[in-house]
Amino acid sequence: MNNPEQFLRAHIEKVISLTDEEAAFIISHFQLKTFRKGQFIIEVGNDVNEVYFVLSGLVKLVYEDQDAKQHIVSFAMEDWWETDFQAFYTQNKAQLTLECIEDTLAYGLSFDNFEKLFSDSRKMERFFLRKSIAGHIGSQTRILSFLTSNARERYEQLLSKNPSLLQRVPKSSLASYLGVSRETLSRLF
Amino acid sequence: MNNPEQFLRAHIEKVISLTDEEAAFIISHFQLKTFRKGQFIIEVGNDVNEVYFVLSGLVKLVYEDQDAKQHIVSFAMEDWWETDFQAFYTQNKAQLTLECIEDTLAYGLSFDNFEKLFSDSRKMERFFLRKSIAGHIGSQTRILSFLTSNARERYEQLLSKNPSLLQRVPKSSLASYLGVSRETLSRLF
DNA sequence: TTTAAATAGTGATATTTGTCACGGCATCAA
DNA sequence: TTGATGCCGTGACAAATATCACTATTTAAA
Repeated sequence: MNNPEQFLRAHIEKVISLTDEEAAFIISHFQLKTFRKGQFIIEVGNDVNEVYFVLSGLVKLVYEDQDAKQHIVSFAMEDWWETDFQAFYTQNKAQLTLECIEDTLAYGLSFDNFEKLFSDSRKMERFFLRKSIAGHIGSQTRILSFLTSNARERYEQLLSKNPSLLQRVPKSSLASYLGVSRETLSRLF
Repeated sequence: MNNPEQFLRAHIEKVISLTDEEAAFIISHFQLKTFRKGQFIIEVGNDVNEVYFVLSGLVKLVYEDQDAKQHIVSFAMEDWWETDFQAFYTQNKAQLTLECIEDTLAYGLSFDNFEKLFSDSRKMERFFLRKSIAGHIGSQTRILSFLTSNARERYEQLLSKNPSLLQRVPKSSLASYLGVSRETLSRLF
């Protein structure tokens, strides 16, 4: 990642335009962080003080059930926001794990700064509203894929939306994201 | 519904508090509408000019696939917001159907008034942000239920969250919401 | 009232998917 | 290099779910 500040600004300006001053003010609320492959950014039972904007790398958001079986709620790569939103917004303990699949560079935005940001910046409040709406629509699309499609179709949809995942993520993880066993996924093609 | 204005105001004030003037201003953007059981509020291919706040009754948001098979994206009853959000926010044609399961009374909020509302009211922008976040978290919970649970467990989760659905909705529709055939659902108990 | 449509249950069977077990590679660290 | 670990495929079988066909009952409309 050559220029994190420019990258974040460009990301925000896809939604709303900013003056240089506004951009600098906004970016001052973020903290640049690096994580190594395999590192846990969020762990179950801990506080979730930050939402992350991924600059480079790849992370997975995971739920572990009573049988210690892991289910991938989502992947997040460059240009994506991620955290345990339930825990972050309600300021409860994490029920999800956020783990790096690759070395990852991200901006962290603390809950306090998150609140400050949209108290102080009408534009950022608008920005987060749009992002949140987009997230909601995206989730609904994923729900529809469970309702309408079998494992093979869901796999094809995932790869056509996100071809790079095939190179970057083990197939067992793709299976976990799709809600299918790794053996079944392996036999689909 | 005895007093729609009071009902809507109380709903909003669960998130942010309002003065009488603010409440009146906000409510002036909404239009009261009645629909009959079986009536289509949104139809595929049409414009989606409004988001609806349900005061009484029950509606279902449906996707129809290539085989003319219907899949229920969500139900909305009293105190819920509903529309084809994808179409509404992006101002494209509807890909979903919104149909009344019961006679329904709802406030309609036009796209123009929606935009005006949160240009003019910081509080409503905050309100919609919170609602949108809650919707996103809710969708993620539903995705997790597909990842972690079989048909019987999903059915139990749905009923424990929403017991009244069992009385108000045919089981074939519950099956459609759960992503399971009506025959399988019928055999689960 | 009479009829048509919607809803619900169930048997028989096919299809999809999960589970367990095993082996082959590749990767990575001691 | 060697051994451990993760990743991937696959056979054999079990479990979950879908599909088709039929019936009974309820609901709603003519």
